[in-house]
Amino acid sequence: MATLTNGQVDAAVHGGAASTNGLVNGISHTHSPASCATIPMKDHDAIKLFIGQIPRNLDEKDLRPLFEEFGKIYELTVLKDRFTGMHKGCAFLTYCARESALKAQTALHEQKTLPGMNRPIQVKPADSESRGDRKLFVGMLNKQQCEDDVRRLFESFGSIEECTILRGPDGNSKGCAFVKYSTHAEAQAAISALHGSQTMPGASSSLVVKFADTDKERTIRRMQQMAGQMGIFNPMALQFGAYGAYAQVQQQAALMASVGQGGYLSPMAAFAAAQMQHMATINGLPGAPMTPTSGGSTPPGITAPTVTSIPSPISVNGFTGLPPPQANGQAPAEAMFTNGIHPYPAQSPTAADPLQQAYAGVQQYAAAFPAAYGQISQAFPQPPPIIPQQQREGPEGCNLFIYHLPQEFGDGELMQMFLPFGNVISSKVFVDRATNQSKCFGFVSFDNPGSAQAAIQSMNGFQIGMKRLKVQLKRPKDANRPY
DNA sequence: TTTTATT
Repeated sequence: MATLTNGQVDAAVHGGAASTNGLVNGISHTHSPASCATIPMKDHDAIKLFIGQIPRNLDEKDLRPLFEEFGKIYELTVLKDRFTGMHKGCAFLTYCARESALKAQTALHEQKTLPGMNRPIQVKPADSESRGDRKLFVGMLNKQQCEDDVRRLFESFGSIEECTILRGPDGNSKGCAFVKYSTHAEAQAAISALHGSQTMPGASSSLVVKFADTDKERTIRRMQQMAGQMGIFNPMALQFGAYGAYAQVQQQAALMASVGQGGYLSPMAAFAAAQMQHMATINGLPGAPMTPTSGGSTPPGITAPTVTSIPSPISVNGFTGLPPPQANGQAPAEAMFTNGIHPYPAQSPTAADPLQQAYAGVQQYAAAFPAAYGQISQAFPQPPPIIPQQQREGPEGCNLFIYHLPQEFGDGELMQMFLPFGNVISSKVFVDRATNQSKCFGFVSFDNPGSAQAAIQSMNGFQIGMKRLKVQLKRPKDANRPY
C-alpha cells in the first residue's frame, strides 16, 4: 500500500515538476530557454498584447530589448498606416508564453514613460483578445468625483479592469468616465442598476451608464463636430450612408496624402478630402500633407480626369452641404484644387451664405433621388414647401420643441432641418421682439406622430458647433389654452 | 458627457 502510494506521489511530483520548470524557465529568464529558441512556438493560450504610447521613432528592433526582459517574443509588430506607412505610435506583441505577457503587463503597464511621450506606456491585452462589449461610458458625474469614487459605485457589479475619468488638459474632470468590466454580463448588470438611478450634485441630469461608443460611432461623432464647426448642417447625411461615405473619404484622403500613389479617386472623395484639408487648416492643425505642386513632373492625383466627370449631386451635397457643381464641372474643380483647399469657389453666387448652400444641397439631393428620399419622408411633394404657412399645430404627439438652435436659424432653416422626417406643417423660431434675434428655440409640427418620433430619434442631441440640439415633444398645454 | 493608437 505504502509502495503504491509512493509510486503515485513520485509520478505526480515528477510530472508536475517537469512541466512547471519548463514554464518557469520560459518566463523568468531573459532569453535562455532552449524550448523556443530556434523554432518560435507560442502557448496555446498566449495573449496578444497591445502596446501604446510608443515614440514614433522606435521600431521593432528598438522595442525588442525592452520586452525581451519578460520572455521570448513570438511576434512584435509596430502598427503603421496602411497608405502612408506612418508609425501609429503603438504595436502588437505576443510572447511565446502566456506568463510572459502577464509579467510584462504587470511590470510595464503605466509604469514608465518612454522618451518624448506625455503618457505612460500601455501594455494590455489587445482588443482582439477580449470577449464582447464590456466597456462602459459613464456620464453626468460630479466633476469632483475621482477614479476611486467611480470604482466604489461600480464595483458591486463585477470585476473592474479599468476605470478612467476623462480629464481636460488642465486635469479637470469632464464629468464622465470609462469603466471596463471583465465580462459583458457584468457591464450589462451595471447599466441596468445604475443608468438614470441617481443625479450627482452639480450634474444637469441623471447618471448616464451605457456601452462606450464603438469606433464607428466615434467617427460619426467627429463628423458631426466637423460639420458643426464648418457651419454646415445637413440631416440627409445622417440618414443615408454618410458613415460609409465618410470611411471612404478617410481612406481616400490618406491615399491623396501619399503623393504619387495615383490611384483612382472618386470625385466625391476628392472633393471631400479637400474639405477635410480645409477644416484642418482653419483649425490650425497641420492636416494630411497635400501639396498640389509637389513632385514637379508628377501631377497630383486630384487632377486626374475623373475629377472632371461630375459626381452625382448627392455625394457632394449630401455629405458636405456644398453648392452643386457647375454645369461644366471643370471650372470649379480646377479652382478648388489649384488653391488646394478652398471649399467655396469664389465665383459662386451664393458663397456668402454657406447655410443657404446647405439647403440648396438638400433640395438638389432630394430632387435627384426621390426614391431614396421617400424612404424617410412619407410625403414628398415636388418642391417641399419652404415657406411655412400660417403657424399651425399638429395633433398631439406631432409637435416638437427644439432648443439650442444656431443663432442664425430662422423658420425656413428649422423647417429644412426637419423635412427629411416627414411632412412639416409648421416651423417657428422664437425671436426676441426688441432685437429681432432668434431666442435659439422653436417649434416644429408634423402631420403624424411617427415623423415626430423619427425626428427626435435622429436629431435630439445632434451636435452643431459647440451646441447639441434638444428635440422633444412639445408639452401639451391644454390648461393654458384660451377658450 | 466619448479617450492616446487596436493589424
